Amino acid sequence: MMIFRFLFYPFLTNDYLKYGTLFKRLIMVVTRFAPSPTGYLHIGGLRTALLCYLWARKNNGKFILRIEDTDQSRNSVEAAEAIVQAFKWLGLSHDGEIEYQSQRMDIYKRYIQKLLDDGKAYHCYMSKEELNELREEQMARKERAMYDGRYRDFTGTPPEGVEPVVRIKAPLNGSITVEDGVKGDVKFEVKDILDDFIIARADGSPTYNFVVAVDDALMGINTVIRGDDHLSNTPKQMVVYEALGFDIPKFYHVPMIHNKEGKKLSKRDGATDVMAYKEMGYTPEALLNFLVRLGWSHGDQEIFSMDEMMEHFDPKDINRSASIYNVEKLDWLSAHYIKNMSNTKLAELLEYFGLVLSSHDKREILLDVLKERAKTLQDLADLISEILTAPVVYDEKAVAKGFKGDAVEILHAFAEKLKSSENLHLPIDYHHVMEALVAEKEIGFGKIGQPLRIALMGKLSGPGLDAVMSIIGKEETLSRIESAIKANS
RNA sequence: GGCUCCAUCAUCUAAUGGUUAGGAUUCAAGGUUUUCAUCCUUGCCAUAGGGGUUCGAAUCCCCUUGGAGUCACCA
Repeated sequence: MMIFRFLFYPFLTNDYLKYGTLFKRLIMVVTRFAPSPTGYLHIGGLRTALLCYLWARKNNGKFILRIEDTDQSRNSVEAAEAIVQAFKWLGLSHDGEIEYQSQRMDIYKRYIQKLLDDGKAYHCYMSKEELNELREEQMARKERAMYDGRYRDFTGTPPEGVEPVVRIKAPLNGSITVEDGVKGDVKFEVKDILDDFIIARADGSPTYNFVVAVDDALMGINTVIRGDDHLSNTPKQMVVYEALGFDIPKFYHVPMIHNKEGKKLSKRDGATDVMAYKEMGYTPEALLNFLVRLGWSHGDQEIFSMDEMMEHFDPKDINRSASIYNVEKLDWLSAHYIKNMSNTKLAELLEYFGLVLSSHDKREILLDVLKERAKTLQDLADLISEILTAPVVYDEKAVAKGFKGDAVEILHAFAEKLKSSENLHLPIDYHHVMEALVAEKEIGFGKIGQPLRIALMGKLSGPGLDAVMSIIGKEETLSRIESAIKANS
């Protein structure tokens, strides 16, 4: 028997793994992203959306987009549009039609009625004033503010002139355990967190914890990946699942993203709108790569393509602790992706920043030289215009440092040499001219480099001068030298 | 305040109970570059504190401290 096990053990585990993945495929993974309509896609929302997307796609499942607009339905369509736009920019997609909770009121009403009929929910005629009064009394006694269940078994005549709310009959004792894929089992005592919470307001509209549970169940969502600020809502939603006889999905509550102060990211922290990152010149690759590494990792790997994210991501590997949102790494990633992007792609993307390079004959040189230096597409665009337009101001300190001694004379000599040179195209051609001058005059490279740099760029930093001259051409080079001499001597 | 979660460099994170606590970003120094940036090399920097369990703890348990989230007829 021992020998049998020993021999077959590898095969057994192999089978187990095989059936494991097969089993996974049989139950299709359905995830969802369910934002409330704020008008734009929030950076924190994007992270959970990305994780839901990755997991659904990896498993050939579905990723559903649902707009949670039960209360503020005014601009939910615009909000959804903004989210879809952002998804489009990022290359994410959702399956099926966008679901609007505001259009599903009939469904919710039906399920509320069902609970009423089953005796699992009841009308409560307590007015808001009475409720507030009760709360204040409880607070004064340092008790937890909760509904006291006074209408739970009410059979008398309801008071006049009060539109009732509907409350669900929550368990009165015991505990509820959320089996969370990230946090582990989280146990809540009923007495600490539950009361008969409202599932329909006086005007008949359903409340959040009710509709979320109903929708998730009805839409077949079996994997809920969401922010851990929802963890304490989960027991309430489980009460609804229970009452309606629905299967409870697998929960993954991912930690919040914090700001530098260690608090939940808010509008005050600057760019929370995902599209603001597009405006700033970040690429989708960089942003997604940055976000996926917040709270998740795969060994020492830092750079992930979309395919690699999909290949390696598993929500069970998400960290338990919150992470701080730090743009330095995003900048590094962004620079990395720009450096490694093809010039064709870059030129395409730069059009969004008002730069049309298709007609420029030195486009390749220009982009090769500058993409090493840019953190964002906006940077790149700025760097390009900096070269393409002649300097209007000359940095004072630079002039003081570089435009002294016989600088003007050397510049003149260089200009003359340029004029008499033919067939100047590539950086190397201009380099030869500089070399010739340096040799002839028996000076260091810096002697011509510094004043020339000021003439061309207006300052002492920037890309190689031979490349700059090659890009702007002989005539423009001469013109800039002349202007610089005129302005600074 | 109640409940819940969390705790490794400044930041993002690795580490079957056995590593010299690893990588990346930032920062610093050096090299390359006539300059700046890139790039390369090197360096600085962490297991919150205290108890246990164990031959051995960043890892398991307890306490303390600190932080966060949440407590609506908002979502």
